[in-house]
Amino acid sequence: MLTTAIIREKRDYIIERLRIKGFDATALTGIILNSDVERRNLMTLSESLQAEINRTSKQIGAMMKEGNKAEAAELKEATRIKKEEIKRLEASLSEATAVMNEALLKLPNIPDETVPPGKGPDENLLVREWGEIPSLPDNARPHWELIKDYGIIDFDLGVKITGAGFPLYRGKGASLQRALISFFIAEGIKAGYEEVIPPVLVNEASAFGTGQLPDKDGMMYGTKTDNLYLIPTAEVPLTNIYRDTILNEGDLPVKLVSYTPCFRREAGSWGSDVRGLNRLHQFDKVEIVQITSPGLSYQALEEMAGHTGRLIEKLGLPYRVMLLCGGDMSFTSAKTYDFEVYSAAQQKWLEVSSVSNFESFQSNRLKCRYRKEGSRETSLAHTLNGSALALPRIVAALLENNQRDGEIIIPEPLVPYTGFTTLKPGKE
RNA sequence: GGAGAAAUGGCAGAGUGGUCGAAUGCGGCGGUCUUGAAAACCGUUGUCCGGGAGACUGGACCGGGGGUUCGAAUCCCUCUUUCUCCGCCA
Repeated sequence: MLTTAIIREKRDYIIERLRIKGFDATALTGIILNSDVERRNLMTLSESLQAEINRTSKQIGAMMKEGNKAEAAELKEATRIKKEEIKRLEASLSEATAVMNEALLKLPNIPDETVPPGKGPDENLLVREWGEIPSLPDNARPHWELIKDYGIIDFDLGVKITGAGFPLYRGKGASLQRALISFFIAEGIKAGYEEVIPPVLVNEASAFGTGQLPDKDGMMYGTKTDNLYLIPTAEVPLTNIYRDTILNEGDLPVKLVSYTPCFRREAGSWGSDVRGLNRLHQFDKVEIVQITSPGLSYQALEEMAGHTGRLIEKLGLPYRVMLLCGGDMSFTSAKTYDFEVYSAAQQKWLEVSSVSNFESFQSNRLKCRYRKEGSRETSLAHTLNGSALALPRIVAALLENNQRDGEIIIPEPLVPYTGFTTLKPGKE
């Protein structure tokens, strides 16, 4: 959510920049500015009435002490009338506030200067490519066949127990999963992130704070009786740690790393995109989050992108980094890098991480502020997050790219965590 | 799940209808003293919103929401959370 202050100051700039997200902000910003003026007028009126009432109340108190009841009664009547007036003013005020907030919630974040224009994925900018696309043997197979042959991930059992999109990992498949999580967490800790295990169910206030509510409740699983939501990403509980919080500048940057399962309802199935591990309702992800001062957030974005890239490199998977164009960015993001690994058998680039700077868009909602060193003033902090990494597509690429004749090679950095160096077909 | 108690500033903890944004202590910050530090002493120390170039000024906030009253931290209703006891339980 943008602040009204910035809309007041830079309306034209906002309208111009939001064009590259394909969004016309003229009407919304107009509504916001109008109701903002209206609000402040109403506030001034009702507060000055309240000030009069407060003064009068003290007078009445003094009169009662002196036993001057007749005069007190007169003042009481005057107060009664003012109170009615205040009630009317406040009704208009809350209406104006509702109009303003509704408009504010519909306004997306402003893309950073470096974000290219564009409508969709085709216009994203390739910023880096790493690794060689492996040439696989003729009998190479996509991961959804490999997992069956190797007996490591069972979709049918997931269907039996829960439903489609909830795979069951077993044997070395389960160990591999756990090894990846441990590896990613350990690397995060090495890079200075604090490990957190948060709740995976969150309340409405948290879902609102990071922007899943009110609009995107369709993406989350909810527990009707308790009004809780299963998290679609660790970003939700992690960033909400700092909801309604004032940090000291010296405590910044806050750097967190966290493994959680993630739950997404998503829409339906889109053909071959959803095969195997490509798109799931429940998946594992290690997430990194940073909270920084505004001056340092883009430096932090690059640092996080660097961290994510190094993880993929250590696993030896070819990948590319895309700078998302305006039209492909999320509502809340100011700048996003997507990381895609190449899954050699299905011959597809798979998104395994999305690293974003939200600037103060989330922190304004969350009321996450910080106090500058030696100052009493508070300002909104900047929030960032990224996956480091989402597991299923990493596993897909790893299985496909590393298949050899009759075995799949585990990348070396992972071996200390798996305890084995290869996967073999059949039940082990 | 049942019964009872409680929720006040960074923390501890007073305050049961008026001058209370709130005593006091601790902590924090600034100063005096000191070669330096400690101790002692003095001062200062919440957040949000509005108005103002600013000095400053108005309003709101004592777990959340609502109510009574001229006036609420204080009374009433409701929700949430915490603690104690009982039950159940990895």
